Order: sequence, then C-alpha cells, then structure tokens
Amino acid sequence: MDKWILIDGNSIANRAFYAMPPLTNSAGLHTNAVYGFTTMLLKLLEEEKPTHVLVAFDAGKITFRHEGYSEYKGGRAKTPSELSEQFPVMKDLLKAFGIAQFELAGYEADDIIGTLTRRADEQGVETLVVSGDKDMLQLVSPKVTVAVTRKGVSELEKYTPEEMAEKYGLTPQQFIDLKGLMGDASDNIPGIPGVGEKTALKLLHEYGSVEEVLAHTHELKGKMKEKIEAHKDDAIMSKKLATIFREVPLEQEADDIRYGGYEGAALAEAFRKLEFKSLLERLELGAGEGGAAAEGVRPEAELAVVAIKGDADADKLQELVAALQDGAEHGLYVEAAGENPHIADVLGLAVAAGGQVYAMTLDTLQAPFAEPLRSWLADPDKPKFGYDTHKADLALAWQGIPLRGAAFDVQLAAYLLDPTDGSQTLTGVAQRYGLPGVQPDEAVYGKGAKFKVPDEETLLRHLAAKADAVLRIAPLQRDDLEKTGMHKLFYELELPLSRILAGMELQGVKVAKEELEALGAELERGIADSVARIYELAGTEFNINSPKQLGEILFDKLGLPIVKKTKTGYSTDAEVLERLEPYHDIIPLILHFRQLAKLQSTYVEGLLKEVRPDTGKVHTYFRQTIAATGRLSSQFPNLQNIPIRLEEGRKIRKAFVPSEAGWYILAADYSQIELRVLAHISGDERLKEAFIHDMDIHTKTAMDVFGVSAEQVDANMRRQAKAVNFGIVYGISDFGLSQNLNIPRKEAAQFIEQYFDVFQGVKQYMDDIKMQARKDGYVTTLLERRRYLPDIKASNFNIRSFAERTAMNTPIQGTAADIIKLAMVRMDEAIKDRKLKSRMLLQVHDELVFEVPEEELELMKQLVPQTMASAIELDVPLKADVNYGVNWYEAK
DNA sequence: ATTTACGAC
DNA sequence: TGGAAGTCGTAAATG
Repeated sequence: MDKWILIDGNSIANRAFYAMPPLTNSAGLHTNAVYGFTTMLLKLLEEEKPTHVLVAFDAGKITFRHEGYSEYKGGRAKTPSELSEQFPVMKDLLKAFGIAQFELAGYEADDIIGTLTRRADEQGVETLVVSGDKDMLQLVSPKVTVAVTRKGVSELEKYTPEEMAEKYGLTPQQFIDLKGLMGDASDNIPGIPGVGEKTALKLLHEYGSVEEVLAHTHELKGKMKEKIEAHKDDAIMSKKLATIFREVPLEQEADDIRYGGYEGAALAEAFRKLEFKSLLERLELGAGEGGAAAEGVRPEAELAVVAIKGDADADKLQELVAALQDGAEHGLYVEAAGENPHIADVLGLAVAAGGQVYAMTLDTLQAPFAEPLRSWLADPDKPKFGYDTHKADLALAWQGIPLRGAAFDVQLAAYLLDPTDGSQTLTGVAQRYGLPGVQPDEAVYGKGAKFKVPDEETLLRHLAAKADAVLRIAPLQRDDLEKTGMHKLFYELELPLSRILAGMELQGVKVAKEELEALGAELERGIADSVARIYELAGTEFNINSPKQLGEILFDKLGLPIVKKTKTGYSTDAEVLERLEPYHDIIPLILHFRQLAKLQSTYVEGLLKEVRPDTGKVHTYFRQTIAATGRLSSQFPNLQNIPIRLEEGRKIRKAFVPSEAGWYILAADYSQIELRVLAHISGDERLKEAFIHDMDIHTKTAMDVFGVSAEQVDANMRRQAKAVNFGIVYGISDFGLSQNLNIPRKEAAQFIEQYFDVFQGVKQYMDDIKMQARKDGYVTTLLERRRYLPDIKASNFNIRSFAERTAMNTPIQGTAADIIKLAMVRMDEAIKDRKLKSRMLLQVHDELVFEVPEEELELMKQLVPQTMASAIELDVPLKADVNYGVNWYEAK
C-alpha cells in the first residue's frame, strides 16, 4: 500500500520561522525555520512511514493569479532575510534526506500539491497533505487528509471529510466559497468587507455556495444585504483566487517522489554543519536500532576499554599507573551524578593514557590497591586534561580523594570559546570538533526521575568514551584559544580560579541556625498577621501566593483597575501593586506579605535546608561556565543574592558567621567598578576626571547633566542621575529609563541626550562598540573574553536592540568580572605566600568575603582592598572599601 | 516543565 | 507604529 505525503514547503517554513525562537549556528546563519521544519519532517517520517514524499515550493513572485488580479498577495511584508537565507539550506537538507522537491514557474506550492492530490484521488492512493495554511482544506477527500499545523509546527491537526463536516459543517468544495466570502488578508484576497468567518459560515449553511448566496441577496436584509450586493464581483473573484489550480502541467510522475529512507551519513553531516546537536544525537541513537548508521560515528561499543573491576584487576591498575609515567598528556573523566557536586555520587572515573582507556567505579578507586592512582590524582605536578574538573574536584573531595593538577578543562575551554552556548556537554563539544562517539548522558542514564545507573559494563564504557574524547578535544580547543586570543585568560585566570573556587566551596560558610530560626519565628508571626488582615479585607480566604487567585480577588472581586497583563492573566508584580496602592488598603498588606513570604521561604527555610547538620555550614557551588558575561553564578544555595537593600531582609546576614570562635567576617567591595571600567574603556575625559578625583559619581553626573553646582544637587537630582548611570551600564533606552524613573519617555530621552552631550566619550564608545559588534560578530572584555552576538544584524527591532544593549553592556560587566577574578587569584596567592589563616569564602560580583582571625584583622583590612585595587591598572584608579564584624550583617 | 515573582550585583 | 534596562538562581503555583 502506497502512502504519499505532500508538504507545502513555504508555508511550513514560515510557520516554523515565526514559531521557533531565534537560533543561529556559530557561523551566524539563522537556522530556526530549518530546525522546525526538520523536526516536523522527522516526526512525519517516523509516524506515517510514507512510501512517497514531496516538498513543494513556490517559484518566483508572479503566478497566474496575478494575471487576473495584480494585487494578489499585495501588501505583504517582505520576507525577512533571516528566513529567506534559510530556504537554500532547507533545500540542501532535503537532498540529504533523499526527499523530492518540486517548484514550477508561475505556480504556487498549493497548485502543485493540488494537482498531485487529484492524481492521488484518481489512483486511490492514501495521501497526507501538510501545510500551515487552512486553504488546503479544499483538497480533502476520502483518500486525502489535510494536516494543518497548530501551535508552532510540532502539532498537526488532521482533517478528513467527516472532521470538516463536524467542525465547519462544510464540504471541502465549500471551503473555497468560505474564502470567497470572507477573503484572506494575508493573501490580499478581499472577499466581502464586513463578512467574517461567522457570517460566511451562516450564509453557506443557508445557501451552499457563493453563487447561491449572490442569487438570493433579496432574501437578506440590513447592512449585510447592502454590502454583499455591492461586492458581488469581489466575491466571485475572491472565490476564483482562492481556488487551488489542480491542472498544473507537471512532468514528474509518482515514481519521482518515491522515498526510500534517508542516508545517515549525509544527514549527519548536514546536521553537524547546522549544529543541530539534539537531532544529531537522535540520529545516532536511531542508528543502533536498525536505522541508517552515520558514517564516521564510532559508537561507544567499539572503543577498547580496560575495565578495572576490583583488586582482581590489580595488574591492569599497575599497567595504568605505569602508563601515567610516560610524560605524555592524559585524559581524565570523573562522573559525579547529580547537579550538586557537594552531595553527588561519584559513579566512577576513566583515564586515557598510553593509547588505552582505563575505567573503574568508585569502589575500585577507593580500594587499597588503587593507592598509586589516588596519588597520581592528588599530585599537582602530574598534569591532567579533564572535563569540569571543578565539579570532579568537589565530588572526589567529599569522598576523601584529593584531585590536583588540572592542566586543561574541556568544559571551561568550551565556555570561553562560546559562553552563550548553554550546554557544554562533552557529546556536543565532541561533535562540534567532528569527533563524535560520546553517547549523550541522557541515552546512558535516562533523565529526570528515570535516572538510573546502567550495568557496570555500559557505565565504564561511557566513562571511557568521555576520557578518550577529552584527550582528543583538548589540543583542538587549545588551538582555538590561541587563535581567539584567550590562551592567557584560560591558563592564567580561569583555570587557576577553578581550583580556588573549589577550595572556597569546600571550606563553606558557617550558619548560625538559631539566628535563622529566631528570624523565621518572627517572620511567621508577621505572615500570620498579614494573612488574617488580607482575608478580612478581601472578604474571603484564598492563596495569596497564587498570582492567579490574587488577580481574581483584586481585579474581579474588588474591581481594581488592570495595569498590566501577563500572557496567562493579570499581572500582580510589585510594580503593578505599587500603582494600585491608592485604590485599596489591601495592597500594602499584600506587598508586605510578599516581602515576608519571600524571606521566609527562600532565605530562612531555603537556607536552613542547605545547612549541613554535621558542620553547620553551607557549601555553595560557584559556577564558572554559566553567565555569558564572565560573571560567576552561585547555587545550592545561591549566596550571591542574600538580601541587603531592605533592613528586614538584611537581618538574614546576621546568620552568616565565622566558623571559628573569635574570628571575624571581613567584606570588601569595589566602589563603582562598572563605571570605572566604562571610564577606562571609553576614555571619556570627564568620567575619568571624576574618578581620578574620587568624586561621588552620581552627584557629579547630576552636576554635569543638570548644569548645577555640587551644593545645588538635591536628593532627587542625585537619584535621577544614579538611574541614568545604571542605564548607561545596561545599554540605555529612553523607554527603560522612563520606566525606572516613572517619568515620561520624552523627559527620559532628554536626560540621555544631556548625558551624552556631557560625556561625549561615552557616546562615542556606545556607537563604536555597536559598530564593532556588527563588523566582528562579537565583543570582548579587557582580558579578551569574547561574546558572540549573531542577532546584532537581525531585522527584528527587538531582537537587534537586545543584541545592541548586550554589545554595550558585556564589555563593561565582563571586564568587571575579569578584574575581580584576577583579584581572587592574587588574594589566594597572597594568603598562601604569607601563610595566613584567613580564608576567602565568597564572591558577590563586586565583593569578596573572608573569615579572619583577630590577629590578622589589621593586616587583612589593608591587604584585601589593596590587592583588589591593584589587580589591574586602568586609566582610572580602582577602589575597594572594606568592613568587618562578627557576622556578615555587621561587616557593613 | 513552564510561568510568575523577586532576591542580588 | 511600537518595541523597550544588563547578569543570574530559587520558590511556588500551575499546566
């Protein structure tokens, strides 16, 4: 039994383009439409198992429809270049799939498909038409089903004659009449003005066709009658335009669209170029199940692995340890299961050495006979090439196995080479370098709740594949780091920092539980009180934490004005609530409740959950490969967003205490580091001057922007100037500033103009950096950290504007991140050199936190800010302020 | 799993 | 025409 699938290529590509988020490969080629199209195609091939497949495309701009009606498809926006550049790619991909594609001058894809379905009807071949457009419904027949995309492209809604009757009460033929009456704005088919789907359906149910409707206009009345009589000709022409032409002179025959399955190698190559990682993985997974195997993909099964299983294999371990003495580079992979390395299970490890790959589970590594291997792991002078050695370091440390001597890290390198590429999985990195052969973790372990450690054989093979991949990828990445000028950044900053971070994390921060619990009890009382008063004012009980329920109370029950909506309902965020304050006494209570609930759930209960019962400490995990600007991030718990702005929240900091009696918490933070960085990289003389004289930068900005003297700057002027300075750092827009200051956009625009008038060097920098981003496709920080901005040339204003703000912000935020990282490396050295007992505990973007014994207090008060200020020499001085106290709260 | 809201710099 | 502030992580509700 034959089965045909006929796809409207243009229509699906369009749908995919607008439904998918923007996606580009590293060459800057947009790929989202191709991606959406491909996932749909793969799904169709798998589910429908067709014998024949065709993708039809529109050819050229002028079709026979324009002969009678030159306005056809008029007024349509030009296809954006982000989409049009994807058509050739899509056509190439179809070749790799081995799928036929037709286009014929003067005809649209619809007509080609219409002609083929006529043949299918005649021959009685079961056929599925796939389109993003309901126009195709006129082709439905007992043999022909039409599937229309719904929500993006992944879901299809199929129509048979029965379903059409059920849903519209129309035959396929009548669908043409429907369009004749109501028209189609997207094709510029007029129809009858004022007649929409509702009216058109009513008329057709009554009279059956356009012709019959027009013959019976005397039976109609009112406005509708007038309109229809006035636009009879339009209706007739619209029906003609909407009719798919089913007699296209096609030379091809059924055999020309026969589909014999794709050839894996060609497809894999195409996916690789497009950087469709997940699809590539799917292809490789499918290969094991009898699908076409991609050429050049060496399955893990074929890797020779030396499995070391307990002391029965002591001889193999000896062989490994011997191989590790060869002075060559060795690959190491440690598998830690779970996101949090402080509580992760170490499943095992693999070492690539001497042309072999050895692998073992944790049991074996911990056995007495493995001591020589553990010595190698602990030896800082035995260089290791690894993947996420930071996580490995922590996970092993908690098992009592020290790891030192990371000399290369594939994950860290992948991050520097493209920090916006969210997942630097080994599978993905290997693929990018054309070294496939690492199964995705998901395929080996399953995902989410279904996580399961496979049998030892499979596990060790997987670990071995990773260690092998690490060793082969590292030299390639090293070249790339060299080429992009990030060699030094990698070896002298990021790699040393990763070990320093691990040390800080293992040290942990002591938490005074009783302090948190007391605060929690206080919050509990406040919350209970707020809840009772809110229920009373609302006249009912509800879940205040539910934005949905809260919205219903505020806007439906109490009838407060709707300020803003989210895509799912009413917005109830703080900004909205603040605007509603004048309308109802319940609002301040809700704001207060929100504040207390946040502190309770996130900072009291959340933090308490993370405290280790044995040590009373929290051990955060600083992630070095997440933030696109080069900043660190902090997890489990996040110690970079502990409250400080409001006093109620700030009290949380009283719970962060030194881990030794009589010690102090010492915190030092950079003063205005981002604006100082801006002064340096923009070279703006006035801004530099301000910092050289260590002026209050917001006051100084107010003086210059408002043209007044220092004495004339009032609190409000300073506040506005401060907002402008923030805006400058973020890549300003008048709208953003107007929102922030709650002033009209015009005024905000004026502020910005005045600012740029005064700080012309800054203005110049903002223009230059955008131009540079357009020219190079990326921006860099002072230490050559790089961030690609493929969207900088987008035609969509929003997308392009976002990229432009990123271009302005990233060098500033990123350079600040570079500087504090440098300071951390220097501080670590200083502490070691002077053999101090003081410990670095935390980094909070512009702040470093230490615990310090009393006898080192005076020294550290000098050393820390001095080291931070001299981490790098800029055209303006850097400055760090220092404070200390018996807890983090007091270090202010 | 996604959305909303909110804490930090 | 309007769009529309940079970087993160966590908790709770809800699909």
